[in-house]
Amino acid sequence: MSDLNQSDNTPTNFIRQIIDKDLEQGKHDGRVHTRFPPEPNGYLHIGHAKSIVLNFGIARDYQGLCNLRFDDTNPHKENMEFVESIQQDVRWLGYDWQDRLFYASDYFQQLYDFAVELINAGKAYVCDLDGEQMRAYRGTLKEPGQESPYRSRSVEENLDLFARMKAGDFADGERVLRARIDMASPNMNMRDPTLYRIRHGVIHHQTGEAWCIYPMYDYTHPVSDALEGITHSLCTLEFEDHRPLYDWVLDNITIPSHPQQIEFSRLNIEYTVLSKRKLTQLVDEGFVEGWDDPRMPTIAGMKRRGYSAASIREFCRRIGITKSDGLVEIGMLETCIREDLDANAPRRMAVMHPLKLVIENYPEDQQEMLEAANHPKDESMGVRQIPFSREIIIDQADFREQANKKFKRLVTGGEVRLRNAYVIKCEEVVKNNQGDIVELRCSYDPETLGKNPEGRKVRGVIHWVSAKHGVKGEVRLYDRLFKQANADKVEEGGRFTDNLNPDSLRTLTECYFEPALADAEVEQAYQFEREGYFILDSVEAGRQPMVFNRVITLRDSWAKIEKGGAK
RNA sequence: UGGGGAUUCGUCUAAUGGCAGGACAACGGACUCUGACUCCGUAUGUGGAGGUUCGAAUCCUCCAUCCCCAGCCA
Repeated sequence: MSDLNQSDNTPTNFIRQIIDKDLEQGKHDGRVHTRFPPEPNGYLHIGHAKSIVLNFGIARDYQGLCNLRFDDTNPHKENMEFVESIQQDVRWLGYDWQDRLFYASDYFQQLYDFAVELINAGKAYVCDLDGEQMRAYRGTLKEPGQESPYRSRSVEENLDLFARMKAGDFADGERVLRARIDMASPNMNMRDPTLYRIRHGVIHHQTGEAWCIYPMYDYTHPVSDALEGITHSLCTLEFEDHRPLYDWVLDNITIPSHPQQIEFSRLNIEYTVLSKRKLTQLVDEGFVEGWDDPRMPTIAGMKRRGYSAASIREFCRRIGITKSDGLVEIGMLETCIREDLDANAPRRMAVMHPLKLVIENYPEDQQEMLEAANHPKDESMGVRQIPFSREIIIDQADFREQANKKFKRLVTGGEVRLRNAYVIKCEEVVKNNQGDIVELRCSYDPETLGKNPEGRKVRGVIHWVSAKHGVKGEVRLYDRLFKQANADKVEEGGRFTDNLNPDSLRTLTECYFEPALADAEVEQAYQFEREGYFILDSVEAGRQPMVFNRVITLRDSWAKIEKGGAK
């Protein structure tokens, strides 16, 4: 795997340019301090990876710091499984927050005290409107809202009411604390937004039952950033409208720091969804096997699928950071993992659609060990021994009774090279009563080991496994999770799950692996030559038969030729 | 005229008044004991209309299209 610094030769972007300018002007005492602030209500996905690479990458490149902070203000949806998986995934991606692991809940007392300060300044009030009334008073996008009848309560009453909210005197939904800003603002976020709500009976994963009032994101986030001395608070575009509120909060409390919020566009990738809400649905409604299902765009899923951290980082580097919405081609991601695995995956042979092949002129009781390079371009990866014998298994796709000369594999009466072994010739095709090909009878040329035959050219090379020595096992072939490139686009009245690809997983149970694969290591991807990159499924590891996940196919120009018709 | 944002090859992204460049994808070829890898080559773009300027993707005006906002979610 490539080193973190090596793979992150990051091109500039508008955020780095802003930071450059800030540094030039001496803002923030010349410090750069970012944070990655996930809510622990789901697993991290590759969209988060974009943010992680951005935030931690900037911290590293500017000799700054990046905090990991859980935005845990909604205990209803959050839990420790998510807290733990997020830390694992960030670490696996290659980033280290050192001793700076924080929780917004660490600041609950300070948040409360600042709220009291706002109340004292007449900038916040307790409101008794229920949810429905609040909505009615809020107005619409085009019409201003109306002021709450509770908006002009005295400071004393607000102080008392807020204290009683905290003390548990009121039921859920009975009262909220709101900022007093402007009910006529064209920005809905400024129409007296809720600062605190009451939540009884939930056990917060960090604070337990200590609190029954919980602060809202728009209030918590700027305060948390400021308390941590964050200089640049990077978030996605949908929060652009919230920036005036972010700034309002910091401008109206006594806090000696004012981070700058900068927004960038979130990641969209073809044939998948990247919203935690939708991913949660896929898991909860059983469309996938879990958050780490290898078809999921989660970090855990991609890791189990066989994506390397370096390839994900490289992808994030290549897509860049801007403010324009886009839909990144899945090919971009696939190229990143192929490049990594091509350089780093040892080669092996495996057959997935077995076809028996008997070499008639190879003695029945004979077998030999053939040496094969583990990597065609990297001698340091060494060699391995592969047993060869009279009966071998090849792939059904590598034989045709007859074909035009574009087909470079085995045909009746034709020759082909067995990868790392001899040249063979197909003498006879054996079929069953249904006319299915069940066996090939061939001859081999003993003079062709390690050298080309004389006087003729053998164009094709196919892979194989010795029937007697091969290890039988399972391979799981993954395809795109959704049929539509834009998986979020749904027909009127439809659901995004209507776009699910029914063939996103195909399981092949009659596969033959060369013996060296019996020692396959967990988290080590291999290239099954001429097929693709595969990795032991981490969940099934240690069980028999062995189960390999296909990370990604090899680029397949033959498929293109065939699809385009014979030319 | 609710408010906010966006628009450059098919896709992602540079250029910050001075030669529209890169990556991915595509196409053609070379090489090959992986139809892989690698190498060489080709084509493709500033949403539209005006204006300012010696010179505009960039500045101005108007237009079009797309995205976000009416949670006691983040």
